[in-house]
Amino acid sequence: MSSTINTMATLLQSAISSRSSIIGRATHAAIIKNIDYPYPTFLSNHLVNMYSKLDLTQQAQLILSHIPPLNRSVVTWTSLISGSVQNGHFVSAISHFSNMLKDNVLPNDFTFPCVFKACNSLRCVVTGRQLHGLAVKLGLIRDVYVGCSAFDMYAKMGLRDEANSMFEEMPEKNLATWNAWISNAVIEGKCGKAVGGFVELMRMGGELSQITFCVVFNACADGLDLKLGRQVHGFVVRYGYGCNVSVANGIIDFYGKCRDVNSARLVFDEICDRNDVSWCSMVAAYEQNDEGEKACVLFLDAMRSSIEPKDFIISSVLSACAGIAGLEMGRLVHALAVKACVDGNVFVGSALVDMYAKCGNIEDCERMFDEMPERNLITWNALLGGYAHLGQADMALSLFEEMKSGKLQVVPNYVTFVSVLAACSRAGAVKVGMSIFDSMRSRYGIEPGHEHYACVVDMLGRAGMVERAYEFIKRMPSPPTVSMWGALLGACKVHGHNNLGKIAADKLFQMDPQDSGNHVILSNMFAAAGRWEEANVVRMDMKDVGIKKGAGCSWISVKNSVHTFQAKDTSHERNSDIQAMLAKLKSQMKAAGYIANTRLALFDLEEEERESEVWHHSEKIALAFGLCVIPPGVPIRITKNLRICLDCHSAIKFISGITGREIIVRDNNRFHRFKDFDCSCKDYW
DNA sequence: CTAGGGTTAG
Repeated sequence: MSSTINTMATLLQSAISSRSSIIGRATHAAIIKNIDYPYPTFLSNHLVNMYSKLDLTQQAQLILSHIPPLNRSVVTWTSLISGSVQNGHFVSAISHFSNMLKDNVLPNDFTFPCVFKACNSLRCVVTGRQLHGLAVKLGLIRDVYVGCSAFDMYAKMGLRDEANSMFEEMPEKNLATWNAWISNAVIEGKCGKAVGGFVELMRMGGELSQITFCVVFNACADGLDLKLGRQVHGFVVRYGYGCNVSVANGIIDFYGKCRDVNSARLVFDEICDRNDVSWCSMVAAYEQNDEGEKACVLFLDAMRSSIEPKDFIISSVLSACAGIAGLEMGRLVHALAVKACVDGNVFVGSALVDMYAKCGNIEDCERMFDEMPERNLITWNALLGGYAHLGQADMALSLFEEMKSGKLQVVPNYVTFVSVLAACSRAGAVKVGMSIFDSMRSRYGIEPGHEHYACVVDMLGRAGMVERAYEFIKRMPSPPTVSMWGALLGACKVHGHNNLGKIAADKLFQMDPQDSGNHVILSNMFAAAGRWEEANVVRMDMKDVGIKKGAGCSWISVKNSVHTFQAKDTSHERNSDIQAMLAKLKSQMKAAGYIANTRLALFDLEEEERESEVWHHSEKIALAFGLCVIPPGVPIRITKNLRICLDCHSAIKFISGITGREIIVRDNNRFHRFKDFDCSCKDYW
């Protein structure tokens, strides 16, 4: 009999380790059949533990309630509580704890770590302190496990003083204590302190664990310390943790964040037992390094490898789709999310809102937003960013007003201000924008970062206040970035401030010598002003340094294939249809009052040639093709690798009006949505 | 028979 009982206990344990509710229930059935009721208490405890760990709480509670009150022990209750915590039911865990006290059972050194963890997950400071008091009263706080979890709780709640005194007063520290200490130093943003703790730990010469390495790679990733991380990686290999999947996942994340995506991939390829976290980390690493296509390809590999499309990997790949404006892929992932029932997850939903916004699809973006069961600041920021991105400044600003009013239960953060300033910039709302910028520090205590400064430069520049923008750059507390000088150069080009443009361009040439775009802008700027000599000098410089201007091209996706066009392209198999469409459009457009805008076209051509030059830009050819093959009522989406030109911008307004079609062009800067002789961004700019 | 510290995302 006792051997049967032991066998059952072992089976229940293996049900937990294999997370198999089938084994668990089958064993329960076997117990009912083979063992006399009432069962020995320790077997009932095993049952409670099994059901609780496998997240079958109701059964666990049922078993517990059938144990005679005198036999219900702290072990029974702790089994129930620990399962609730491990499955993320923190409120239930606390209520089980209070039921335990009502049952006249006192917690032990196993119970406290569970409930401290529940408190810190719930950010329940008051309950946490009460529990701490109880642990002191019961004399359990000196236990190394209890002390460690109490320290961790205070640290994660941000109660630094309490955490520190907990740590100092601990009579005993073990590896877990140090792991918790390092991990909390990372959370505090003190990566140097975290790494110092690790070095100290190594010097003490004790054992390290996989968790130690996980937290240390976190520290290296957070501190962007590629050199140190590489050293620790070497140490990991020597220490024999190289094939531990959790450690490897941490290493992938670390290399990804430190922008060494190739090393991340090497580690990924070496893992023999990849799990969903490995795939997700690698997808995220590609995404964070602007390799959106590789991220998508890897995601599809993951799906083929039978990785479940869970919330984490779905939201990672969605941001990759957003980054490359891959609407088709984004829709496919959306469908997978619905099928896997994760589209209601707040991370996934926010990523979907963001993806649709960045793909220029504001209706789906808003619809997704409206349908979300739960929203948080990130969700609101995604929608706000969408409005800013698509030039709907009025919507962006009114949303921001709502956020400020507190009605939405969210407080604007760093990202919120980037979007709202971008929206002001596009709307030309300099006054509003500047007062929002000032309110960041004064009212919200957020120190403006380089993105905010860049928005202000852009805002002033667009509004024609280029001198003021230049003054603003000069007075900034931190060194100007490429995007600030780029915004200033762009503004100088449009507003004809050639000398200041030259200053901005020279800065850009120093910072980013291989970029052809800035040279082209400067050269065209001089050309537009009739300063041919200087324009030529810039072109010659480009040749000297060996910079090639990348070929401009536009592409359009029809059904499952992508059609790419260059300027003057006649190579497409439907070329005759395209040319006929272009000719028809041209005459209709002229009749409607279209005049070619050649101000910023290549300078060394006669006017007639310049007209012909702009007429054969790749985006117009792609659009003509789209008009031939995309049925009426379906928006035509075109992507261009460079900035759309001034003439194409006005030409497409005419074409949208004449054909009654909605046309969306994404260039390397932003979206332009054309409808009824109009564009979502009022100016070309 | 019950426990702590860790890896992925918007």
